[in-house]
Parts: sequence; structure tokens; C-alpha cells
Amino acid sequence: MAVKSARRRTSAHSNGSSSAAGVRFEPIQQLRAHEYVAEQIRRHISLRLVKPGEALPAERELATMFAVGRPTIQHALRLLEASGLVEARRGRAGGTFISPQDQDSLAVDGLIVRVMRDRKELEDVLEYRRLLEPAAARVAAGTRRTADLTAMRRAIRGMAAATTEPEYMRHDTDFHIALARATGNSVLVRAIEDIRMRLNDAMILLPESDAWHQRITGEHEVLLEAIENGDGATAQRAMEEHVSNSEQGLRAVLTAIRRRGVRKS
Amino acid sequence: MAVKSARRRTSAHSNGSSSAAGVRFEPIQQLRAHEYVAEQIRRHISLRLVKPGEALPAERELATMFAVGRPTIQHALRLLEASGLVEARRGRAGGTFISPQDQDSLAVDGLIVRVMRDRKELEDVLEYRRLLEPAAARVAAGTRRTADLTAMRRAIRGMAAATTEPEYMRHDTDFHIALARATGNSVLVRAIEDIRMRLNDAMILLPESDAWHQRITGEHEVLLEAIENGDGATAQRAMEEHVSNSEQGLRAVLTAIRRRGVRKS
DNA sequence: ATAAATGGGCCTGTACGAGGTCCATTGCAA
DNA sequence: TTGCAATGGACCTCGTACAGGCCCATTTAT
Repeated sequence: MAVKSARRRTSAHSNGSSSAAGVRFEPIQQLRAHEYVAEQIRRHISLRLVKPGEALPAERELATMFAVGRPTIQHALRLLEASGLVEARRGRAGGTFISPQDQDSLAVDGLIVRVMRDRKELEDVLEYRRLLEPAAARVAAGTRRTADLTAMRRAIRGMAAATTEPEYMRHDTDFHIALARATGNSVLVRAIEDIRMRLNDAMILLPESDAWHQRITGEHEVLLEAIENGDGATAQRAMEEHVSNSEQGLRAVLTAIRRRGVRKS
Repeated sequence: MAVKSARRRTSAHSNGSSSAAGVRFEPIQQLRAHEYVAEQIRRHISLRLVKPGEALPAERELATMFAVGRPTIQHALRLLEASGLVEARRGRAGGTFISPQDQDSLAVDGLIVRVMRDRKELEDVLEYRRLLEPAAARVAAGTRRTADLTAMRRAIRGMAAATTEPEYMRHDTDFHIALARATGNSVLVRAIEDIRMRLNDAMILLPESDAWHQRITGEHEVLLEAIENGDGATAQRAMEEHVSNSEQGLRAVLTAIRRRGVRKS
């Protein structure tokens, strides 16, 4: 009874400081296995590493990948299902499918609210990105391996072949993550993944435009070429340009939203 | 067994490659409660937040602070006792006392093991820092407010007045965080806080040296001046220099460790 | 001496989660 | 059509970790 809740809450010290040293320790806070699993999967979904409509690996397989029991996976999936993120289908061709992302107008208004609420943080992330990603591109030019170039090329091809906006975004993200991986620096990879995640909401609001897409794809190609050539300086400059452009796009979205306010559908 | 959930250390790579989607997940790994507690206490001892000869809070008190049961605390303390880090004394004035002697060979040996285990991550963090902090310094030069300058100045004074190594380190950290705050960018602040935390273990291993301290303090002063003058380029260069220097120190520690290996005392 | 505070054990109930089994469902192949 | 295979869904059981008691042994202050 109440054992569990006591375990998770980060509550109340009520320190008496009776002991010799003024030593302070924080209550430990353990994520349960299914919470951790749910968090990981949620992250993959929000990064579009699994497309809406696609299925996650089978439960038994996930259990193996995470090295946990199947009930744990099921519990995690039930959490995601409750949030409407995934749907389970049984049968031979069954699986746990990513829900078609609430791309509909209803959800977009929710997005706008969220983006506006996090406006300051978004600005901060953009600045952080402006500082970090060009530098990472420079590093990548010196450390990339063939597999990295392949992954980046595949992402570019994916963007060119993309027919839907989320699909395009997913490959865009893939490109940046592949670039990050090319640095061989896992801390950078996590940082850039994090940036993409936080930018995700706002990027969905970007207007679709073939001209825009072609521009971005072109910039990616320049980046890829510089990195392939091991030309760090060019790669850095190209990334500065690229980041600056997409930042302008996002900023335009922000001011547009601001001007018109949040409308009900 | 003993798998619960992971909070630390998600090492990024290692493929699984199996299911329909190219989705990859990493096995989760969970610290047991007593391991976590032991780690925390060990850290406090390493940081000299409890000095040798002093006693830790009573077991029952620790149990309250960590929000765990007493057996867990006892288990953790038994681990530390086995490492010779602490000694337990019973009786009215009893307690768990920090072993007086060579913290430099016991606690530090534990540290060395940890630092070596996380060597790759440490290298990655250093690179990340090299990319990020100079850029942050440049930004700070353009955004700093008087309060930020005051905080940085106070940190420098604290370093000059520090009599113990951990105290010095604490003010060093304070300086970098104050600088990060001066950017007005909360994402940058979190990132730099994170860097300091991850570098902490390794920094403890830096040899104490007045010359070293004076050099660092001097570099901080140059940084402060450039930022006060709003001279971003100089601030960036100064930070590059500063980061590069401390990186050299850390690298020297790493190679020194590597050469001599981990010795028993 | 007595009392108080400490670490050292021990016992018990409980929650979590691994691993297995047995379904119900569904689509693919024979 | 008729299996059959692969899936999610539900359960059961066992082992482990751990909280929260309790009592004991030890030491010192009163």
C-alpha cells in the first residue's frame, strides 16, 4: 500500500539536519520498465522514425529488443494506445500501427496553441541549433564513413520521392540524424535528435511548397557533397545557410500565427 | 533479473535490425536502488561534501532522505564498506564514518574505473563542449545583463578565495553556468549544466596546482572582460582557448590513467 | 546503572516483471 | 474453401527487490 506512490513522488524533505554533516540527498526516482519503453517508442514516433501507418515490431520482438518481458511491452503499448498514438490490430498481418498523425485541422489548432505556448523555448532551440549543427557538420566532414554517406544519400532520395508532408519531414529528420551519426559522437547525436524532436511541432506548421522542398533538398545535396569531400569549412557554411533558411521559415510561421491569432476551426 | 528500467547511460549504437521497420531499440538497463544510493554517496565523498572523519547521516535518516527502506541503505553502505570507503561504528555516538585515509587511492580508484568505463562518452562530451561553449560565450557577449556580470564576478572571487579543491570546482562550475545564463537561452543553460555534470567525475581527477588554478582564473577574467565589453569575437576566442586548455588537462589525466592502469592502494 | 542512539539482522507483505501458456483474430497459402 | 501461421490479448506462476516493521547488540552520555 502506498509503497509505490512513495517511491515515485519527488516529495518533501522535511529535513531536520540533525546529523553531523549538512548532507542532502534527493529521493531516488525510478522509471518503471513499461514507462521507459513507452517513452522510447513515443520518441521514435515523434521523430518520425516510424511512419504513421507503419507497424512497430511485434510485441515478442520488442520484448527481445528491449530485453524485457512481453507483459511490460503490452503495458507500454496500452499507454500509447490510450494516448491515441498507436492502434493494435490482430491477425496474421496484425501489429501495432502508428496512428495517422493528427494532421487534421482540429489537431493543428492544438499544435498552434502548443507552439505559441512554447514560443520562447522554440526561439532558444533555434539559437542552440544555429550554434551546434553547423559545427557538427564541420566535424562530420572529417569523420564520416561510407555508411554515413549512404544513409544521407538515402534520406535525400527519400525526400525527393516523398509524396506526403510527414513523409518528407521524416526523411528530412533522417538526413540530419544521419549527419549527426557521421560525427561518431553519440552526445551530438542525442543533442541533434533532441533538437529535431523539439522543432517537430513547429515544422508541421510549415506550409507545403514544392519550391521550398526543392530548396531544402538542394541544400542537403550541397551539404552531402561537402561532407563527402571532407570539406569541413564548406560543410559548416552550407549548414549555416541551411539552418538559417529553415529558421526563417519557422519564424515566418510564428509571426503569421501571431498576426492572425488562434482561430477555432 | 534485476532489469527494471534505465535512467542512465543509453549508449547510442549497437544494431538489432530485425523487424519490418528498420526500428532499433536498445535493451534497458536499470540500476538497483542500493546501487544508486551507493553511487550517490560515493559521489558525495569524492566531491568532499562529507569530509573524512565525519559521519554520514544515520541509516534511518538516509532511508528517509532517499525515500527508500533501511535495508536498501544498509546494502548500499555494505558496498561502500567493502570498498573501504566508510566504516561503521555502533553505539550512542556511532554512525557510518568516512574512512580518513587515502581518499586519493580509494575513492579516486572508483572514480578512475568509472571515468575509464565512460571514456568514449567523455571524449564525446569534450567535443560537444568544444563546439558549444565558445559559441555560447559569443552570444553571451551580446546579451549579458549586469546581473550576469555580477554573478560571474562573484564566481571568480569565489574561486580565488577557495581553500579546498571541491570548493574551487564548485565556483568554476558556477562561472560557466552564470555565463550560460547570460545568453538568456534556457536551452543553452541546460546544455552547459549537463556538460559540467558529465565532466565532473573526470575533473576531480585533475591534479591540484596553484599554477593551474591561476591560469584558469586568469582565463575566466579575460572571458568576463570580453563579455562585459560586448566583444563577442574575443569572448569566443577566449572560450576556445579556455576549453582547449581544460581539455588538454583532462586528456592528460586520461592518458596517465591509461598508462598506469588502475592500481590497488 | 540507566537511557538513548546507533548499526546489524530478521521477517513479512507487496509490487514489479520475466517467462510461459492458452486463447481470438486475421490474412496468406495450399 | 481449409488449414496454418503470425499476430495481439489475457492470464498464471515464480523469482526478485524492496519497504516497513521489529528486536538485538553495542556504545556512550547522563
